[in-house]
Amino acid sequence: MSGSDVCSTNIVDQQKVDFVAGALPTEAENMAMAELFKALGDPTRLRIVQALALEELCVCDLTALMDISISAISHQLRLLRNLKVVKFRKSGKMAYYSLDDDHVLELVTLTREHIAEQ
Amino acid sequence: MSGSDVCSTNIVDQQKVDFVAGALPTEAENMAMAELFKALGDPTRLRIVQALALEELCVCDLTALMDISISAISHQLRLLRNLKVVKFRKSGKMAYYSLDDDHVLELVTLTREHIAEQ
DNA sequence: ATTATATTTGAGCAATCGTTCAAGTGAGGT
DNA sequence: ACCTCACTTGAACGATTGCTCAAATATAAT
Repeated sequence: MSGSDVCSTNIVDQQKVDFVAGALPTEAENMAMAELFKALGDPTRLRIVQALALEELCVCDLTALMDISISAISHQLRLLRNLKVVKFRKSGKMAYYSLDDDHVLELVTLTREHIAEQ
Repeated sequence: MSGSDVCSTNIVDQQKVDFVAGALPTEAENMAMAELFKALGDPTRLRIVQALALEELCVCDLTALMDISISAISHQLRLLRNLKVVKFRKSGKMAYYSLDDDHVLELVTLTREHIAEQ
């Protein structure tokens, strides 16, 4: 009917398609992977992650490193907490955040190297 | 005036903040890194990348592996092309896509392992 | 108790995203 | 020349995102 139908006529190489379909992660795995990448795919969150990889910091100090409100930082910290990228401890009125996941640091380091050499 | 002012009173640990500020990537680097993570942070694109890491595929075969229209795949391929994650060659009417960047495969593999062991 | 400080939360809003639809391009086949 | 096929493109759409603002919570100090 229109140009946007599913390509119904032919799969060009069924063998390749079957092989790839079998090797790809499950839908659930794929979603979980994408969710982690998406978390790192925002400049603010990426900066937070890299800062916390270097030092444990309270929300206030973290805010001093960025150009947005405390509230915005706090919202992003919650998201990163939910994904277990970041953890925190409470001490009096303050909350001290740090990285909870070394694999994430590996990802970030690898990407930084990759970007640098491009 | 309200609770959402910049935390003006005090940076809790100026030394830490200075150290981290110096070690963090530049704004441009950070943006470039986030852009790559964001590209991988969508389930459709992540699946495309993983498929093309396994086999060179035409758009039609790629579409057979997903649940969306040819048009949607094509839009996402353009984005991945612009980021040099993916490359393509033309052969007659067909376009054969493949991965253009082994670092990206490293990232994806690492993340898949990480998700699997959680 | 009252006040101040550090952080969290919810609502609201503009901007961005991912998709579909419809039209366009360009190479082959008849 | 015409049509078909594989793909690309632009417009439009609802959905999601990331921020600010204002209010809430919770701990500590007076």
